[in-house]
Amino acid sequence: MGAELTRKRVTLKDIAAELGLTHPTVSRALAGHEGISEETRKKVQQAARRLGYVANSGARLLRRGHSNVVGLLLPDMTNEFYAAVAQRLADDCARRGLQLLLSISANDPDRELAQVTALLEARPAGLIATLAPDAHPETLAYLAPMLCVQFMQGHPSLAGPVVTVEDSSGARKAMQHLLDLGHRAIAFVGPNADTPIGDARLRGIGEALAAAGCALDPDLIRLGPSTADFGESAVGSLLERGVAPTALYLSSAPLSLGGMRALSRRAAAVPGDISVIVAGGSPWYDAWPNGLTSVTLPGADLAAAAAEQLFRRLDGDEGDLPERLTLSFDLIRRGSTIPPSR
Amino acid sequence: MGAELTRKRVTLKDIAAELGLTHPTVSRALAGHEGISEETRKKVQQAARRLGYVANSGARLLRRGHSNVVGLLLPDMTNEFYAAVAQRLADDCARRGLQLLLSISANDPDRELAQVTALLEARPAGLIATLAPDAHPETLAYLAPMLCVQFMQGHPSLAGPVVTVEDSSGARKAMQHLLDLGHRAIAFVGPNADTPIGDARLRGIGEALAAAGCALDPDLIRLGPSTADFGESAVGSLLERGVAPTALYLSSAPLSLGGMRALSRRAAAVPGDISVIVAGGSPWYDAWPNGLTSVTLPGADLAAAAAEQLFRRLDGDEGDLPERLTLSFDLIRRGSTIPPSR
DNA sequence: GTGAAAGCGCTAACAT
DNA sequence: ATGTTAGCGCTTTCAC
Repeated sequence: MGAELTRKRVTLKDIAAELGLTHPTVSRALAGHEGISEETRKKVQQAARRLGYVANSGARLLRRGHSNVVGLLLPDMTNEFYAAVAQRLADDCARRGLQLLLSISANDPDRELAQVTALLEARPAGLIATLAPDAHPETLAYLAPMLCVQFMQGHPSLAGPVVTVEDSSGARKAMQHLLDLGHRAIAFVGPNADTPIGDARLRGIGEALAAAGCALDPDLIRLGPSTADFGESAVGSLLERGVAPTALYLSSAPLSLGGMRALSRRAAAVPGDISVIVAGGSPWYDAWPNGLTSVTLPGADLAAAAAEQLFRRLDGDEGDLPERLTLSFDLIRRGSTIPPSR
Repeated sequence: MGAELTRKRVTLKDIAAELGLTHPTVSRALAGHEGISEETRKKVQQAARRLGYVANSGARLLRRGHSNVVGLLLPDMTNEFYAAVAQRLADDCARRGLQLLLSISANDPDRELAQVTALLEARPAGLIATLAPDAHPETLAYLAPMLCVQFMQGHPSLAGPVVTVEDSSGARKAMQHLLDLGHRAIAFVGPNADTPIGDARLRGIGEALAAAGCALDPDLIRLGPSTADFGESAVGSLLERGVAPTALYLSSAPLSLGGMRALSRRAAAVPGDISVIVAGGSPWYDAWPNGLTSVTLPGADLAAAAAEQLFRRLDGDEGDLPERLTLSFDLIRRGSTIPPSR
């Protein structure tokens, strides 16, 4: 390629004219079909390269009825979990020659609907979507006839594969760990209980406490929006109590960030003054002084599972594949959790 | 929409048949053209909604010659800087009704080339790309006729807009800050000097030192690949010297992560034993005990600038727009840098 | 204000 | 092994 690269894009017909062939022959040669002489294939490939031919995916879509695009709908890219998911999906799709069309919903049902219709205009081969809990029914209706892997959020009224996480498992494992260390005054900061996630987490800690024969102390629980600001104020209020808790479980990534900020501002020593378990999988947890014990989602694994769900179905090879796949949180023990000193 | 939503996709002709019109009329009505009666427009919009019409972007592309897609090529999504960039671009594109087609190059020139051709198949309206320093000439040739905003890496042999960062400015500001605090034994861990970035950083610290009348101590410098592992071993070796440095500048995000890991493993107190400046914009820097002073790239600002470069050119409104836009690093002072105790 | 006709680039069915 | 033909769904030009 090079000199011949002109303003107007090169088409199959251009290559055909160059070689004295017809464009269907060129198409078949490039697609690697049977029944094309080795010589012709070689010449076509060379000419395509020389002329700088790049296929027109629009024309191909029009003919085939669907594109080689995978629509990806995620709530938030700045969340490192979703960033890891996107990375893994990009890798897996690239390996299969699929392209990722990226949409951010910001968990806003209106924007979500707009993005979903925009994704559908590309006639994607499939979709991987983390829908808002309060998605519009219209959004679900648009998605219904599509091959769509629901990610994290499994919408009951939308059929099809779901890759999700057992929401209570993280909370249960975290509480279990703190109880095993001997803690009894354990504070919990979590998302509002009126969300599916918040509800599950609260259930998880309840289960762990019950198994240890302990009761849940409502005074050590702070529920609110899953934001850093709420995490900061919640932990602030917990530290100002007469008797401070000996351990703390911060159950979402933003809450963890805010909570650690509060501890830092008040110069509370971790784990000297208080043991802490955070949520999320930031690599910084490992570089933290002493390290931060965390409950984390296996983002890349979840993404790989979602990709497999999609690809197997694209291949029509879903025989032994379960419709619903539920992974669980991992507890990674580092230095921020030790037995209580009081 | 709803009941009528069938397997086969609804086309303009279906809507036209439904209303006793022809499909060009329906097209014009939906596109909001002049010369369509208000009544027809209303009826068409209602029918489109009722039938669950979703435009076919392939057909539109074929007709128009280009899609409403913006190709985005980034080296790595797990890097929070690029995640922030993607988020901002997704926001800005959504606002203009553009879709983001995402590709990850992993800084591998071969993969980069494959991804670029894949992006071009979509006939994007434009591209925003962070190319590898050692990109294949072929990649640049493919990009040459396109509207492509080069991001971070400005390739000299590729014309067109560039949004980049003054690479030496971060290093200069960091050194300046440490020198101002009174440090003289300042260690520097940076990317290899044979990369454009590594070279610029080294120049930056040289400038700051020269301005303060100090010399560069080669024994306090560690250059290597920009990875966490190298950062960790580099800082390890610095701490094992006879006299440890009083301050440390870790000049990339992965190097910072590895470096902090080394300090944590050796229980080195920050800033008690050593003052540290890290690179990157992780929100965790603010939650760190005492806080981490950092040199950071304004990711969202850079992304917004790139988006503006692209959009203005799409609008043919580039009159007063400079070809090359260079932002600089910000130094954010937190608690990890104090005057030396020795 | 609306209809008729053409054509974008590709692939698949059929013909040779 | 290759050529011929048709048509995917859309927008645009021209005609009325």
